[in-house]
Amino acid sequence: MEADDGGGGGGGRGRRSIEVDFFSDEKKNMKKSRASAGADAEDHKDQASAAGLAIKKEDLTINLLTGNNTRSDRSMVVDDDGASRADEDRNGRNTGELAAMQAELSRMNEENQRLRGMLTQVNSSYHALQMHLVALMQQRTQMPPVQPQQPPTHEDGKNESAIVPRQFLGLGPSGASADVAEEPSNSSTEVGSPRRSSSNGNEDPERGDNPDGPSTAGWLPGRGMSQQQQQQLGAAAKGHDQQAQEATMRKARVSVRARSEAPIIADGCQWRKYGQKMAKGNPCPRAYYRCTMATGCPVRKQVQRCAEDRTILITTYEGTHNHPLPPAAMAMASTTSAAASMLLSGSMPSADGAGLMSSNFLARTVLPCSSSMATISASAPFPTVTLDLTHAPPGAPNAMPLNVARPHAPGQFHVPMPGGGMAPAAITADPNFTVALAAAISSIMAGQHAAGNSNANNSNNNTSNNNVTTTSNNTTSNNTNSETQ
DNA sequence: CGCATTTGACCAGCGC
DNA sequence: GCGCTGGTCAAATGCG
Repeated sequence: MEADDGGGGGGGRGRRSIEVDFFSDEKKNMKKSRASAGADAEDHKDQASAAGLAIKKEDLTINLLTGNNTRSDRSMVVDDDGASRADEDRNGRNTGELAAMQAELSRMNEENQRLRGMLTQVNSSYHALQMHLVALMQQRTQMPPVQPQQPPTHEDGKNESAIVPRQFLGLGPSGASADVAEEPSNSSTEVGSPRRSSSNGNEDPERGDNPDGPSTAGWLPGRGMSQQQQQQLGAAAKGHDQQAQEATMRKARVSVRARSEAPIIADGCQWRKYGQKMAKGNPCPRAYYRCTMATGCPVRKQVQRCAEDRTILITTYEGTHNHPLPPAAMAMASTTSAAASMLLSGSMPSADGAGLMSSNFLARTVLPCSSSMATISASAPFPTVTLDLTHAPPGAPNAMPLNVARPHAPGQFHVPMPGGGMAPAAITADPNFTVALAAAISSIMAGQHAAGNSNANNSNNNTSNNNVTTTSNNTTSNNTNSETQ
């Protein structure tokens, strides 16, 4: 009985599983990391010089470690003050401490600059890709559709001959944009195949209405769209029911690998376990959870330990929240949704080699500063993005050479993160920092993503129309498969 | 007593 | 057509 969800919605009274909280002690860890980042920063002054790509912090939604700046500025004052008193014998010891503090502060300043540089790099990469995307779309509009199989059955087919409506798998709340874009009570608000069992259809009526709509503006896939653009999007969606259904057939997933001893990771949401199965090839059972933060929330997740390394917890998210999320949940939700949206948006078959770019872009944007990996699998039954948070750098306490132990699955495209080759600073090595930063940047990307799309072609569909391909190392037929799944 | 979890059964997709 | 597998359901169970 799905009525259980109603009871579970209130939730919280019953037992709670032990969770690894990615976020609760985030600040604490960041402080700690910041303090210990100095030694590392000294080894990478050359990298710090890359921070010369100065960006205006107001251009970004997040002000990364701006507190360090003020502290650094203050340290200069302390420096002068200390130097003026250096001749005074009475405080020789204090001078030494001041010097140490000064050195530490300067190192922190370098760290800060380097982080900002990384952020700048991500930002510039995004802009470069956006320009490329626009160029490709313009090029595509001048060319006949590459896929003759796609039936151009549009009455209002302006510029949409090759467009197959894609849907964002948003692990963030499905907000007004989704409601506008789709038929009411249409199950297609979720990216996914129609439930095999018709008994699951009771999710559909609940999925469309969102009484908390205005409050869901925290993160929306189409947040950057104007009302007019959303209306156009809605009209387009109505005109493409068939294709929308095809898109619904697809079910994108976002898998997060994290090192955890706890049964599940704390992503800020409330989950209720509804099943457990032994999966083939893995001695550890796979647990099935559904979100109970709101009645009828279609989001589900699967939790399973890695067969090769049981300290690694693999959490696979699927579906779209139909309710506002707490900040802690937003962090993970926006990260995974950004990954999923980019995966879905780039899953059009393409032979222009943009797939590599997309994958690289995904990797660079989702987890920009970490040594983690972003894996895109197109050969899996469902298109899947894997965010690997297990690859800690050598200096990190949890560092384990998992990457070596885990062979790459065929059909998966592994993208080394830009910071993977160098030893990142301690602060960037902190998984909490990684997740938080990824969430922040993903939020930025989500906003700009939507804005960019509207600029290019007024529609969410454009995201799908870009020639970016979440391709695997197999063939383009794999991409086609992922289309028709 | 109400809730969440457990667990066997059931169903559908897929490969042979 | 059959068996395997993944995913879900729902009654049973346990906990607070």
